[in-house]
Amino acid sequence: MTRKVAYADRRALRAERQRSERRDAIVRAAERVFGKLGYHAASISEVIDAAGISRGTFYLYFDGKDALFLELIERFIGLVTGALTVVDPASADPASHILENVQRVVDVAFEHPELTRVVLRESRGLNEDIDEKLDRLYGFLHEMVEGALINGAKSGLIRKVHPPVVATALIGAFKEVLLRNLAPVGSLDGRKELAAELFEFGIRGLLVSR
Amino acid sequence: MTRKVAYADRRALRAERQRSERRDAIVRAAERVFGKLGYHAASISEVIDAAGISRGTFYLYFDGKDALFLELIERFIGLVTGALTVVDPASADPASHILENVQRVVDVAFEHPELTRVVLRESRGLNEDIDEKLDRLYGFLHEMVEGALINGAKSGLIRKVHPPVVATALIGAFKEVLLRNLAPVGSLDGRKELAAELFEFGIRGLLVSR
Amino acid sequence: MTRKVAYADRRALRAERQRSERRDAIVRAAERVFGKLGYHAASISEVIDAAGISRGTFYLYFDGKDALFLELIERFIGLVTGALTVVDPASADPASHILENVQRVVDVAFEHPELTRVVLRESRGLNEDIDEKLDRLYGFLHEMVEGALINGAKSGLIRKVHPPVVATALIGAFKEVLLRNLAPVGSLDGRKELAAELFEFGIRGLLVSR
Amino acid sequence: MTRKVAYADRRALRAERQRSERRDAIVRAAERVFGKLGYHAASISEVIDAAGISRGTFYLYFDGKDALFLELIERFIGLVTGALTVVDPASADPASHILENVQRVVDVAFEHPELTRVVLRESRGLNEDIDEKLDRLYGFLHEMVEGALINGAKSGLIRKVHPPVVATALIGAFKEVLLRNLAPVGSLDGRKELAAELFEFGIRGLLVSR
DNA sequence: GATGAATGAGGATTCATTCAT
DNA sequence: CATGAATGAATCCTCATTCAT
Repeated sequence: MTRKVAYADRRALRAERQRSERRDAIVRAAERVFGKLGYHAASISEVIDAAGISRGTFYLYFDGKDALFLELIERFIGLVTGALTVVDPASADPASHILENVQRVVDVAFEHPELTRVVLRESRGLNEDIDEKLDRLYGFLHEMVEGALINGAKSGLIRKVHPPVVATALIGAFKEVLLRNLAPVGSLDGRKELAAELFEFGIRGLLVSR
Repeated sequence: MTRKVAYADRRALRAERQRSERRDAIVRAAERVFGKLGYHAASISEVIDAAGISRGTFYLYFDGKDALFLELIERFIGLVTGALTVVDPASADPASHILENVQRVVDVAFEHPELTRVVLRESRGLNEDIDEKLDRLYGFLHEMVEGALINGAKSGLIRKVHPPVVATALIGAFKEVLLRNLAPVGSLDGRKELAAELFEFGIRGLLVSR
Repeated sequence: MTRKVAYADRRALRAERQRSERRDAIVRAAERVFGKLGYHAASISEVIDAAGISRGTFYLYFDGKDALFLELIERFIGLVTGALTVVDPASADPASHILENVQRVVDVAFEHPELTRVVLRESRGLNEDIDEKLDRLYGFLHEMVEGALINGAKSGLIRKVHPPVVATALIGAFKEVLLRNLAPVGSLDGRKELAAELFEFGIRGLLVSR
Repeated sequence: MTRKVAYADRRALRAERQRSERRDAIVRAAERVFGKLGYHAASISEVIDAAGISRGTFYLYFDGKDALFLELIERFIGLVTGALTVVDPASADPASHILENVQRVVDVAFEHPELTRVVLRESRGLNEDIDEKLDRLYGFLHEMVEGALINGAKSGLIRKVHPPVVATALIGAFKEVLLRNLAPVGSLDGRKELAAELFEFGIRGLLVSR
């Protein structure tokens, strides 16, 4: 009896692994397809062709196109939030902490260029669930950046700015730079340089400090 | 005979005027519809309903949905490029010149919020013609900003940066701030303050100048 | 101007007529297709093939399969209720009045055999709207028959029965006889005889009157 | 050796019993599911869930959805035909014999309401085999009722009618009354009264005997 | 025997575009 | 010129059935 159970368990385990592998394969295929064509131009047919599965199999793993895209969004959000650590303003060197955050986000974007592209480009207004998730992500990012701005101002490192606008500006700068440098068009492809440049831009701005 | 010709001319003239008025009405309707629903969710049906014309008439004025959208893009591009004047680095006060440019672009966005939204949001990857036009716009903007960065560096006003990346960052910052402030969500709605904040952000950056 | 309006009017009129003719053609095609295959086995493809129209045209006239079927049901209900006149119990000869009703319903069934078949067979439980319409029809029929039973009992012509059950029985008898005799399978096809037999069955029952 | 064979036999026997039990469980589940949702709305998924078996197992016991439904039909036919005994016209009291038959059929319907509903409602036109079985059932019922009508006419108890039509009418009356009274909607639920009413309706008809 | 993941034919519906009037 | 009915390619999704484990 014990033997039988163990056997069944092992089988179930393998099935579970296979299942999650397949799910992953679909998501990776979707990443490629959506990344290349965008949400609208991409059809389920293309996803299943890329994943090498049948029509029905797709619906075994996802409730539909929107659900699949939501999963992509969630993965991206997970990657980005996982890359960020909240900066302690009282720490010895908050700036280098920020640089590390920047570097890790840049790394995420370079490692998942299609995913990054599709999420940054056309993820708004497709579906309530998706919008909500993104609202939460941007809310989180805004809070983080605004917090840093406010703390920096308090400690006299940063000049007084309108935090919501400047946070928006910084986030937009980030998005655009990443988007444009995923498929290098006469621009930086060294991640380090890119991260450094972004950091410098955000922190120091453009004027020569006198 | 002369009389007749004159008469025909006047008629042709009126027809021409009518034609261009109608075309305009369609574009304005499209601006509203696309702005509210986005390119994909908006159907030709909605555009023609909003314009108060028939289905067939629409195709008398435009080659199709994409051609209509291209026209929108072109109008936006015209507005933006029309708002910008090239900054002469040798001028007495290049900075205030830049601020004026910023202000005028902000004005354009505030005067055409739907148009701005739809162009900034989901205009990429729909159609080759559209992409090309946008590429040209962004090329122009990049050149302009990069030029200013380089000139600023030459004259010692601006620190040495990687111009393409920083130009991209600035453009992205602009896009995001405008997008987010078209429908004010707890943010600035005074155009002047917004332009000033953007200008300060771009030029001075965040660090307190010492 | 008057001329133009008249012209436009005539055109609109003809368009209207064409429109309603086409709608009718679709309904008639649906009658045949649903009648032969039943609701489930029939696909929109078959209906549009039978109607000689394109896929899109169908959706120009009907919201979908259910809406088309609802129209069929409504037509049938209209025919049946149109065939029935309420019997005045105080009239000189209520029985012959009833016979006339029976005859007219039989006529309806013979003139629309496919429609009758599909409605009587498998119209329940497909859709709320449809169920509601049918509930109303059956409610009407029940009231009518029960009323006749009660009046007949009052005037001493009919023995005392449980009206709801007997009304149900009579309606069921009708349905089955019609259903079976639409495509004559060794049975009556003369409408008059059928109506007479049904009437006799319902009124006199089976026992020899003594 | 003998021992071993006996052992194997016992094992085979038990397997056989298990097999038939499982088959039965599936049929009972199907009865519930089809009864509640109808043939079309019910999916195999729902049946296997209700039966607590796996997808593949189902196809080990039945050739498919139609075959399962055929089994249901056959069970119903078995119940109905098992409830009926041929009435000997020469017997002392043929009428009470008929009443007993009616009562037993009513009992069957009340004991298997879902099965009765699904068979009476939507069993036609799904499949040739099914139609054939039902044709045979109805043929049997018709013969029986027609025989009774003819015999009754011979013995002078029943007036001369067109037997096929009246038999159809009686069967239809039965079906409708049962269908409507399985889920009592302001109607009889006492089986005895229902059977009595049906019997009276069928035998005596409606006129007051004079 | 039992399982359940995989299959793919089939169905309903949408919408940009055309063209006869 | 204007109209709007007609078109049909394209898309998403379901579910009965199969088959490797």
